[in-house]
Amino acid sequence: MTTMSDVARRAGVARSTVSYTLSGIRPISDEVRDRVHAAMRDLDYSPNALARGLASRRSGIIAMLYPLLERGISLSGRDHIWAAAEEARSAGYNMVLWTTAVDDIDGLGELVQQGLVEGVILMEVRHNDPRVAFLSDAGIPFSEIGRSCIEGVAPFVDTDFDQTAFDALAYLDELGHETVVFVNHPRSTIDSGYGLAVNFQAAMETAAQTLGIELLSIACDTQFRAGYDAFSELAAARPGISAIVSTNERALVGVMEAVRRLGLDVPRDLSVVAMLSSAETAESAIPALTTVSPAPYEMGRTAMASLLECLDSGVRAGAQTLVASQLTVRESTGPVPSRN
Amino acid sequence: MTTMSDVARRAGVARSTVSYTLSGIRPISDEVRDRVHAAMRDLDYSPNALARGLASRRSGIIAMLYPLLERGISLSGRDHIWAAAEEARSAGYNMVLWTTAVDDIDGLGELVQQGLVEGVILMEVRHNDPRVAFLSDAGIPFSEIGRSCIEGVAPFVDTDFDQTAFDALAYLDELGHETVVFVNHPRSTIDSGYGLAVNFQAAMETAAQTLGIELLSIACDTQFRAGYDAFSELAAARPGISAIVSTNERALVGVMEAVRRLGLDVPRDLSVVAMLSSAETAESAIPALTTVSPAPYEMGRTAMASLLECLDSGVRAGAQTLVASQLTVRESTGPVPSRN
DNA sequence: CTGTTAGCGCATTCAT
DNA sequence: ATGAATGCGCTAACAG
Repeated sequence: MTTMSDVARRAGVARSTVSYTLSGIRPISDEVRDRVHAAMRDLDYSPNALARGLASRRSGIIAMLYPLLERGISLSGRDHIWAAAEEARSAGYNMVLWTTAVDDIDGLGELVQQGLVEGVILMEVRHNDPRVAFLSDAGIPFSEIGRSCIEGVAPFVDTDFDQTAFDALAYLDELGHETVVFVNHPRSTIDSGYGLAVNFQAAMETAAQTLGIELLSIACDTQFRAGYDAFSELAAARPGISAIVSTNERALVGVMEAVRRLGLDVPRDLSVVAMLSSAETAESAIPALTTVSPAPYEMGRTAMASLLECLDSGVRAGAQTLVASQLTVRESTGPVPSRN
Repeated sequence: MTTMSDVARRAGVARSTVSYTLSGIRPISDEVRDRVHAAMRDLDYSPNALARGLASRRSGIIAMLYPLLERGISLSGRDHIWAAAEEARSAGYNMVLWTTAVDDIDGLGELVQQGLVEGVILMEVRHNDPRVAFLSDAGIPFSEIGRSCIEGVAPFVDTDFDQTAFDALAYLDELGHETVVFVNHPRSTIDSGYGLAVNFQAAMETAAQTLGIELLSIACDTQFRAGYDAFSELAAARPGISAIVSTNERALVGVMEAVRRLGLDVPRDLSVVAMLSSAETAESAIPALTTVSPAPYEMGRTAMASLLECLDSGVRAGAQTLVASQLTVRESTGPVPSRN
């Protein structure tokens, strides 16, 4: 391992000069800078992160806390991660992923007390999220993707659920649909305070009321069969349903299978709007799904940017950003069928 | 931030005594130990990881390199991560997830030169994986989940593809099936050297030959529609196909839809064996899928254990473990239909 | 513009 | 069984 002293010796300068060449926080003559760079290259020098962190009290590491829930890391989760990691890197930080559970506060405590991470990004934020209270108390800079009930202690970025729900329902309203079925995540997920399940439910209800649409909400396990069963049941109880909105992708596949088994056709008899971010998934379905899609990449980027700003400024609270979803009309929606 | 000196002062002992009570590598009297522990508790002390790492030259951090590929992090990926992280933690290490791309060797270099990580676990190992050569040259301890063509430089753990393929085909053979369609990942994935795609293809061919089964392999994009189209085409060209094996879950859903559209029934007319690890997925399909399932948890645990052993012993090479898959018969397989 | 020096918080080698 | 002293590799005053 080659150290800064080695570089200094070879370049014929003081250690601090090498340090300052690296950080650039004080002027260095071109000649010296070149000599130092040459020495670093010759010796294949690369600074020791631990030593740098210890001396500067800044580790350069941001942790993204991504609890591995039962649904695994979804496609949109991948985009969040990527975007945040890229944003971090372009600012000279490294991002690591920590998979401690939401309620493993001891684990979080250990992690954070060790002084390894400068800041934290929270994924899968729940309405009543113990991590938010803990980090806030501990004074660790953090930002949230999603939103907890404790506001003002940190920046967050979340999907604009109101806009999303309104756009989806307004579109169906234009097509003449008067009753819409909303397929949500299961009761247990809603109760645990999962943002998408809770906030989108509320947003759908508000939007339906505004538009004068009748909303039938069903909570459904994230499984093919659960969707299949739920829709079969509902269709028997309420024949003539003409539109579905769903955030529950796996259940939706089952719903659509049930629709087929009933001899119905999408979009002729039934319109489907899915809330999901992967265009690939939407387009590989038959028929291709009309979607309202959140913008995970934008969200990840923004969450990291807000956090880095907190680190720079020393201010804890920060930007509260809502990111709009986009409606993309594909083949799964059409005008309400005429009643004969 | 409270330091070791604070603890020492409060306990009325030397700094080194606190250090030794923490590490336990030299005898401490009960009385002093208690005093030190009390002081630590009172001051809510927790050791600084950067300082400890700098002084001991051991960061206690293992990095799992998990490039985010287009298929995202799958359900089995989640198990690998969980298992490895747990194993690490129980040995006093922390595991972080790094999402640098497979061919981002510069990024890996930076990461590793910084002295932040003591060891590395490679996921998504490709047959010709640049990371293997790099880490091997750099002398960084690592282990692989999957297998590259460079052997003997590090421990690895991989699915026993030969056993897996043989079990699947032998079961179909018993049921009387003489021709089996194998739905693999797309050509591009195979060409990139993705282990599952490459090795399982070879294993299937060998097993088919051994058993005297005719194998029809098709490479298929990981999309519903790709599977749908591929099977529709194949069924037209080769009517009377009675069995399918697939590693490509998303394509398989399309395949089964195509089967239905052709008026065929699973398992009456067609048997389906899926290679996937999630029992949940298998059971939520209609009909529930017969599977050969690899053991991702076991693999993740073993990979981490092997790595930690390398760290302890200082030896680079290590255990080469093949983990068996398990055949679980559900509702998607049955005897070959009689030809009239 | 550059050099000198004092820590950052801890592990570890000598002493005793 | 305990204490004192040195240094891990680097940053950031402080001097010039």
